[in-house]
Amino acid sequence: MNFVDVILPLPLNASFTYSVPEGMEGSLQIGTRVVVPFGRRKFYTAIVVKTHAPKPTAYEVKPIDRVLDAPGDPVIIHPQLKFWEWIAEYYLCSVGDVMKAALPAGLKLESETFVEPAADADAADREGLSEDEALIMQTLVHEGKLSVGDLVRKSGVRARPEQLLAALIERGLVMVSEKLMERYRARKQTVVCLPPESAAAGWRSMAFAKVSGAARQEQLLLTALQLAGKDLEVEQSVLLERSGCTQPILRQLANKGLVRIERREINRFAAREGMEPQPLPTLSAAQQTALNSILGTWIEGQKAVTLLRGVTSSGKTEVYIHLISRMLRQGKQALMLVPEIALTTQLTERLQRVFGRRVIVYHSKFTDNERVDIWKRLLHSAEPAVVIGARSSVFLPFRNLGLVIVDEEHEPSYKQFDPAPRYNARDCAIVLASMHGAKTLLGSATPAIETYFKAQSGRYGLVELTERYGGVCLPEIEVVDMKKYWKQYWRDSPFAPEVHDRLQQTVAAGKQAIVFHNRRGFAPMARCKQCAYIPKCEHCDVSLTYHRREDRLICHYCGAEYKLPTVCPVCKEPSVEIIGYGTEKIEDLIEKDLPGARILRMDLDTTRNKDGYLDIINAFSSHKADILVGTQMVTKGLDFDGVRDVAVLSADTLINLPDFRASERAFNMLLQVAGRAGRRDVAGKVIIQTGQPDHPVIGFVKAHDYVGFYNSELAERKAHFFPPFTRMIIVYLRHREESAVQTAANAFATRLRQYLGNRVAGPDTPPVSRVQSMYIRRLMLKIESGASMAKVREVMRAVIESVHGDGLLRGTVVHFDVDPA
DNA sequence: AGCACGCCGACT
DNA sequence: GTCGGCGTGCTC
Repeated sequence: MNFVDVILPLPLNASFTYSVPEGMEGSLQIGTRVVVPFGRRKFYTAIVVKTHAPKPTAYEVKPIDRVLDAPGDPVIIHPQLKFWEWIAEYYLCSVGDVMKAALPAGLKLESETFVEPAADADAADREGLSEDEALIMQTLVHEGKLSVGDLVRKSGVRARPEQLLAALIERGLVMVSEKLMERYRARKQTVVCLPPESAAAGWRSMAFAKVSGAARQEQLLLTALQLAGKDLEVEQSVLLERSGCTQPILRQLANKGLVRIERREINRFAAREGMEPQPLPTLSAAQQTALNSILGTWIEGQKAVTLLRGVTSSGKTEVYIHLISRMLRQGKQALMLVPEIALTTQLTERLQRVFGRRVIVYHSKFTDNERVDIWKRLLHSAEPAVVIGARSSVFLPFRNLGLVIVDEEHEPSYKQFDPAPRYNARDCAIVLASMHGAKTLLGSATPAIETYFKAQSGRYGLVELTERYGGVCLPEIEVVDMKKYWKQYWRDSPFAPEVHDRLQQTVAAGKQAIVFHNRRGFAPMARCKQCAYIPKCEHCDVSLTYHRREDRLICHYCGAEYKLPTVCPVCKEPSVEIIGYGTEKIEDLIEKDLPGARILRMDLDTTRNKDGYLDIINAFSSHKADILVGTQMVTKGLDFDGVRDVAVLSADTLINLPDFRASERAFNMLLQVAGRAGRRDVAGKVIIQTGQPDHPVIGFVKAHDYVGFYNSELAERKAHFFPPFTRMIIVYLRHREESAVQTAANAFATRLRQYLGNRVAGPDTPPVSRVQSMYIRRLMLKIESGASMAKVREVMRAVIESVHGDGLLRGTVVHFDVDPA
């Protein structure tokens, strides 16, 4: 082996070949991380994907700079690479994009450019520098060596630094060098070790003799002997704290040879204490039957994937736990995907109670270092374990995966929208499982239409749990037709009298209620009373939302903030008012309407900090508030025992979204939020406010009728040629100029139609037509199921090339969204 | 994604 | 006439 092909964490559709310096061969294999020079001066962490002998002839090869992984210990293991390649192919992105998402940042070193003044640069050479150049030289002479980033910050130059630096390098005034930044830091711990013979009485008398007269040392030794367990060691911090002694005293003990002080690397993960495992939960008859049926579909039914449709509160979790337990007993690993881990602490805790240290939690709120530790733990051991994690946990290095569970499989948050790879973790998990020869269980109360379709047509096994566990009864759902109130009330109140009265009763009865409103902020827009001017974002095509706490208008697309104008910029009248309702304002209004009621709000704005969710959930479940106001966050699998009622303030905002999945999403969300109402002892009530009480979705929600909804929606999908009867790909084109993006989109569509005919729709302008100063157009491809996606991808590549060749794509950013959620 | 090369406007 | 803006293309 003289050469290797590597992939780089960049959006490049190719691998690159490097030569292997002598002596390095032995440490390289597929999956090994290496550092390679790429481009003029950058270094990147790359992953070996192929080793070979023939020397490429078309270009010069550079040598590998160094190897990061020990021989025989690659950071990527089978079948991860195959999995990455599948994702890149299916979701039309590069393997480098996948690498970027898959590998924790702590495992990717990147070089950073450092600048310093040249040693022989004397003052005379500095004549005739531009203002910026002089500024840079001054900063460098003052500060010495700096990274380019620090240099720009400290010198305050405005222009792009590359040209400035290039000029200074040219004149021999500065030197640049590249430094690799190792971002992962192993956690170190200091432990105090006793010698093996310390257990013997003889050693002890000898030891105490050595410290006689030194009361503190004696105290410390005594504590150490008490605290050190079988392994004869104790954490330094614990020992010092318990003994009340300080480190110098400990040093003296060490100097006398009585103890050894060691600093060692520990895995953050192993450092966490496990709990005593509790027995498995007992299953009800229905749950036991479901469990047996699931196993039946896998073993006798030969299905690789099974859907468990279990109505809210039917106890899917207990079934999951039993399946995981079986898997662990077989010595295998299990992966449980959950939509948003921060929201599922209840679930995580239940798993930890049963499986103790075998539970590994993985999600994006962990620090880089923690993520690397988890990665390494899985990499180095095939011990039975269950990983519970958000979508990125499909990328972990499983050695021995036997089972994948995707909870709430219909959740749109399994789909990553930006940046690439735009993957659906549920679908990737199924592929991952099949690569491991593992089984997949999809769980949901309201399965995605595509999933239920596959189950109905026999591709997936299907098991249903239709009985609510422990006699919890279904809540009554009342639909309030808002049309009758709009004329008189809408201006003053977002609540129908029915909702107001019910909330009042609930609070008076000492029960809790959830108020669901799918709009955060204070008011969705501002408007001039005189001329109807509506403030919009400068960079995006959306009206701005007023947030009261910040007293600012905020763009929910790019985050830009603006002052609320006191006078209308168009008609100069002081008549700008804020209109509509967001969760902030709802919270306010309820406070005024129901004096004395304690209210909590849960939305993106109140859960931004690390423990935000948890604080609110804990406060509400311990009844520190009577009413929880929130966005869709409140609909997700939270079980609050005291909640009696749920109010949905506007079903219309859900139903009317311009999207073929609007009905499905509205149905799921409404049924889910309804599921929060009424626990064990109380019959709950759900009140849905809508201007379209006759909309089919509302009818099916009211009847708690998933299958009815499914059948009706499936007919719609069939009639309009939507998934699951077709596979959708949306092509997004973005450009700074509207006319350019329109031209590019037209050309793209015309040429795609030459190959794909009427499978191509558009271009059209998405509802938000401009984001961060880029104009957007999109094309929609609907490819009949069964057609070759490989062909479609090929056509796509050819068309991009052809449009590009005609110069129509210059400045246009193109990306694909396969299976949009 | 960087970073360099190469072509058109505001300065000496 | 030069400096410097960013559009275009390449990186093993």
